[in-house]
Amino acid sequence: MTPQIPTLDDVAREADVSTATVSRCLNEKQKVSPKTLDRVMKTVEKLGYTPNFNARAMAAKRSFTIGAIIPTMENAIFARGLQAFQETLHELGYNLLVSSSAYQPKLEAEQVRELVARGADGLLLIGYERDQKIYDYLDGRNIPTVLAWASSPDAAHAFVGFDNQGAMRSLADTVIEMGHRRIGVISGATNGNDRAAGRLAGIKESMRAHGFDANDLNIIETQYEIERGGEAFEQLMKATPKPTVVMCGNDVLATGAISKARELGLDIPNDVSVTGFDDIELASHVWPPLTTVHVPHREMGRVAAHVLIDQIEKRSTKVGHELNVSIVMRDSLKRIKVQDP
Amino acid sequence: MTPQIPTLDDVAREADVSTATVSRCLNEKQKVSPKTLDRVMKTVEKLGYTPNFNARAMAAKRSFTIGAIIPTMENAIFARGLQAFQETLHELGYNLLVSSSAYQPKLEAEQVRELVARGADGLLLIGYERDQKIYDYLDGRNIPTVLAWASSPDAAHAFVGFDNQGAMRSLADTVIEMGHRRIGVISGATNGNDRAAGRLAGIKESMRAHGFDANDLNIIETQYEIERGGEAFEQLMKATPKPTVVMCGNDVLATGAISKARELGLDIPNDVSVTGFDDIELASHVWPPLTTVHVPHREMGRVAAHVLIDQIEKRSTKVGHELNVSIVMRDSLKRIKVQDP
DNA sequence: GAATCGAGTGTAAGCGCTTACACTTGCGGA
DNA sequence: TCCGCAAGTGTAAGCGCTTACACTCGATTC
Repeated sequence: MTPQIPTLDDVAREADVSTATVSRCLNEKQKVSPKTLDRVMKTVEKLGYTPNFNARAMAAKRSFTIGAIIPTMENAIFARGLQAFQETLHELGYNLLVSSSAYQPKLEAEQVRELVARGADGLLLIGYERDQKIYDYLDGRNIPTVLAWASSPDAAHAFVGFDNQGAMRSLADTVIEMGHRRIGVISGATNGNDRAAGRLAGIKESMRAHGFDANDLNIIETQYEIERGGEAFEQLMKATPKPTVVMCGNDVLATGAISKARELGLDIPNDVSVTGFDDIELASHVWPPLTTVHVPHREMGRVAAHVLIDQIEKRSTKVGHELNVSIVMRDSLKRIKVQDP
Repeated sequence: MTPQIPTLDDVAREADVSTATVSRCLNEKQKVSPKTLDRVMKTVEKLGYTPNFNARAMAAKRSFTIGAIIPTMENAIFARGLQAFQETLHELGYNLLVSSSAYQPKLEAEQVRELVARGADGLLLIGYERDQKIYDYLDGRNIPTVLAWASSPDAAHAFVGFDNQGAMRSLADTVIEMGHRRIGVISGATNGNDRAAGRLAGIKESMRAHGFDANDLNIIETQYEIERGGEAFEQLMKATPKPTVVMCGNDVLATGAISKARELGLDIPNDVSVTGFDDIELASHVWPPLTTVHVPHREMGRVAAHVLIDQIEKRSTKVGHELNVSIVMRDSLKRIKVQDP
């Protein structure tokens, strides 16, 4: 009943060579004579042999596996970048293990240990804000790590990302220059989320730079879900006077806002403007199309993979890559006549 | 320089017990005296010991890991169900490993082997249509597998899903009963995708049942992306006379269609109706809200986890769970006066 | 012709864990 | 008092692979 799964020993016996030779055929073909190689590979085929990954990782002390921990799989924010990350890793001969932390620092910490225990050769984490213990653990075990989706201010670790605060600041600059003074903000939860915090800080910074009081901002923090964005928007619209623009922490929230606006009978951008962040595929397909910050997700994933593997293979020094983002003007943001706040 | 990572032996030595006892403290606490347990756990803490996963899986011949292969992470279709699957597995003491096959059967086959080689105790696959060799491989190694997002007609494997064809047939029935005769279809690529094929077949079936010729359908197959949906929609609209309704293989395609309609100056549902499939979060937030088929994704994930773990732990017989889906009427589909095709 | 060499192969020692089995206690019952 | 037994612990044999090192042998070199 119990099926006998072929092992490397079985192959060796059947092909009449040593286990070392079989192992070489699988990993370092050039060290084996063509004749032997051929015979061994045929045997592998014949027996339907698949190397046991755990045994391999254990013996070689290398797993050719990279772990990634993202806050959520439930929306598209990370999907695209992660996909590119994966594809690039694959080209470089590595595999990807993904887990999601549901935006919970504690879960993330658990998963870091889990992935390391699984023998990950390196890790991709999102953002830089986390318990120092995690970094210590990683450093203690010498696990190369790259932080993405943000730029690490202290450069203690390699990162590939962009300046969330700066990007949002320039979007806010644009908004203000277009005449808006009463600005509503729907931010992602900033607690433990440096990206969300950075974006929010960018708006405040812009306010101050233009001589306004950042406290005048009407800010709601909520989760990154369409539904939540809608609720927050409705809340903001209860203020008197209404904001003339609602800046959202990402495109998902903005989508919720736009949807709710229609429900409330508000016209975007004539009654109120809306902005997003990320430029996910959806952003250009909602109505009206979303003015947002374009983030080069695929490039970020690709570069992150290279940075990480470089660290692993060449032990190159830790580097930071700051990617350029750009503002994409679409119809959801409109110039208005300046009016006092 | 090379940091010395603590092993179970280190803990044993430090706590002055045997490795067996440490192992028991970690896995079968009840077999150890409270005093010893306490001492060992303190030592574990002190050394910062984390068990090596590969070694454990190897020695125990169990990994408490489940593998899942989904066609894509790039859109929301699978995200929600997978999330629920993961959460449920976690409750049951298992971990999840995810890979994506990019809708390529060959990649999927590779990843099945990969996950099995990694020691997965069980697998979640999407749909039932795949090379028999994969099933043979799985059966040969006795790897419990559950198929989701579809119902397996031959019941050779456990499945948790729903009747794609039946669901789409009833949606088509509704569409026809609402007066539509000229039906355009934007289908996902049916090749190797039983869900897409089933949905398409459902529409055809409905046509025939109503006495129409299924060949009259104007069908475009394309990839599940917003952009592709838009292109297909534009293509369909070139026909004379235009279809009165466009039925889409899923909500993503439908979103693309709706977006493109606006671009073309067409009003939905007055100029043309649109339907989707899946009822992802977005479906109720596009404008107009999408008439679609509601699929209980979370429930599917949850049930799939239980079915799979039951198979693994109790060697229960293979079962099939067919979940109920329902049609959600929203504004994108409108009743019209019957007109000859 | 002997010394040298390198290509190809084999031997065997682990990698860090689990677990069957053997062993040591201390206890209650006969 | 002695035995049996259960609870707690230790011993050691693997799990399936990689790889340092040793070995063989035909081809070069001088």
